[in-house]
Amino acid sequence: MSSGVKETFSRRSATAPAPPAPAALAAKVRTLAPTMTRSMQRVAETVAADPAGCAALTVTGLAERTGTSEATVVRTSRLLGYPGYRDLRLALAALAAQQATGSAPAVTADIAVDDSLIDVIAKLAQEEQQCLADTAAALDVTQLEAAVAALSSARRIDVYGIGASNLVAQDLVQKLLRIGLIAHAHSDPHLAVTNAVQMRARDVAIAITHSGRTTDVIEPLRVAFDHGATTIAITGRPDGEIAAYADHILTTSTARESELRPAAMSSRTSQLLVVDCLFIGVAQRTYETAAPALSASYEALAHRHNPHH
Amino acid sequence: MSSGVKETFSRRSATAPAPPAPAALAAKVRTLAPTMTRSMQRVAETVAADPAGCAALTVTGLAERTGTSEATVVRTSRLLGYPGYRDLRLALAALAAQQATGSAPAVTADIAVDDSLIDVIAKLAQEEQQCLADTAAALDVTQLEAAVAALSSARRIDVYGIGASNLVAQDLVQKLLRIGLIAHAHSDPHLAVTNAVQMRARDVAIAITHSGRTTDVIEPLRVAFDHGATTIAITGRPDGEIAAYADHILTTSTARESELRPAAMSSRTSQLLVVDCLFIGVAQRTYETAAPALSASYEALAHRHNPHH
DNA sequence: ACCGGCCTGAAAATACCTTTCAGACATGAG
DNA sequence: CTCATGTCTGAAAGGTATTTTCAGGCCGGT
Repeated sequence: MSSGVKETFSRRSATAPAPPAPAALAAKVRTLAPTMTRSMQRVAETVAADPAGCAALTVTGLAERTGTSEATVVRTSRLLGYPGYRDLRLALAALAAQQATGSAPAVTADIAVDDSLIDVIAKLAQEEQQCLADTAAALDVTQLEAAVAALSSARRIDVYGIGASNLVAQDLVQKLLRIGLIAHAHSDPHLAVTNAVQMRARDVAIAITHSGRTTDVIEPLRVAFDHGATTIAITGRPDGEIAAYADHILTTSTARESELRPAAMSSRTSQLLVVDCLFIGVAQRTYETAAPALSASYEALAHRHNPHH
Repeated sequence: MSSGVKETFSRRSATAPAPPAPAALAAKVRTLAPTMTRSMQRVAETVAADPAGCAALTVTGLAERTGTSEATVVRTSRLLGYPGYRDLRLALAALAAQQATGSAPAVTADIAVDDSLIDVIAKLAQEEQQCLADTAAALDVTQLEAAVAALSSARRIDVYGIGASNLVAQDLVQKLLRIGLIAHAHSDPHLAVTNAVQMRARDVAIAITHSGRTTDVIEPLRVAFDHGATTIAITGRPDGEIAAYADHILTTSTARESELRPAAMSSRTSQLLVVDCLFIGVAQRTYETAAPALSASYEALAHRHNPHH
């Protein structure tokens, strides 16, 4: 029978430096929801829906309220990145205070079919702002730092992205090219793999996929990984199978999705913020060469504009 | 002996009118300081001086830090109006969160070369959020409505964009294709013009340019305009020369630019919001056909994912 | 100096949180 | 359909953190 593993709960594994999220809790719940079991989801949702109320409850109280057991509450707390329920409760109190103050990420209504365009504009802007805030709060600085370091000294950079993520890949590549790095964006999976075979140490491969399960993107990353390149994954599912082949994982926030705005579509904002952070970080590190390159490309573009007016 | 009173501290007397103070803790400490004994004052002051730090401590920890005992810490908590230390600690966490939020909006400065990555993340997110808010506020609903109407009944849609704006163009096209419209993104100026010649009434041409002066984008729009197509410009300069050939103008916000983050880069966020609004608007108008198309494309993509858990 | 009251912290008692463990449930293979 | 396998779950045992008790010590008054 079972034996062995049990529930280890690695209290503070050196690999998980994840800082307990202060305010972006609702986002974290959404990101991790797929990983969770039914009863854990109940707990997570209850907590996200009413932080203030839950902060007043003890483990037993919350277990009763959610119709689960204390053990499940603790398990959920762990999954959300806290050492235990005690700390989740503290974070909950903090979140409640922020919400009350007005810096509140209070819930927004979905975009509906019969919304007026004015409402659509407001809701879209609101959602994207929220998405940015969540991403910024959840971004792991350690991972980002490592990724920036790898990029800064890279001999060559390949970026894999399909569909919407391909645009983000192109965006990153455009930026990196501007500061004199050698970067390529791949959308053709076959060519991507073909190129990945050439990768070796000091080269960097970046895969961008919201789901973390896009085979066409995972495959080239795996090949690059196997050939000794440094690999980076930008994904909304840090627990996805892509994690197995990524040296550094940058987690994007999973925005609320609605019928008119599927997740794949709204992940873009989050991915772009991560990409921008990467770029700025690299530009800082390589400022000596990046700054002249930036102004040079600016100069070059000026000639493509009509000087009239 | 002693007998009688002891430390009663009515655990939860129904008469207790003292609501646990949320934020005005420092004031309460000052008010009650004269009432307190020496060691209690030490505790109270420590707590008022560093709420965040104290929130992380257990009773024992705080007792040690103040050089007193657990009992004293609990007594102080009671005097401040809480049932016990546990609740004081929650309030402390809440207070810390409020303080952190209050001092947060001080990050309006430009991104500098020597900023830490943490600052970079915060500033970037902040800037983009601002950009979204600005764009939403400035967007002309009338123009947007007209643009949506034109797109909804378009026979064919061409989108022109160069450089960073080309990615936005591709993003729009991807979305429109998903709901069954016929759309193309052009980055090659010559091909764009060649195609523009084919445009006529009921066709829609969209040009995306931040500066409003990108000749390579203006030219195809002009040609489409001359051939009777409905033309839309998404630009940060509604007074630019592109305005002459645009039936409808959607204005994007011009974000603050800095050396590390040129305007061309930050305009993207704004453009994408406008594009999203266009898309949602069209999807609403053509909901009958758009909804099935959206789910169909979702289904189709599901097969490209690895089902492995 | 002696007495009485109050402050204080060590230690006991309790409440709360965490872990363990075995049964319940689902899932896929034979 | 049945069984094997693995996962999910809550009850109860096991630990910590918090609260309460209680006795010693400090201080001012006489």
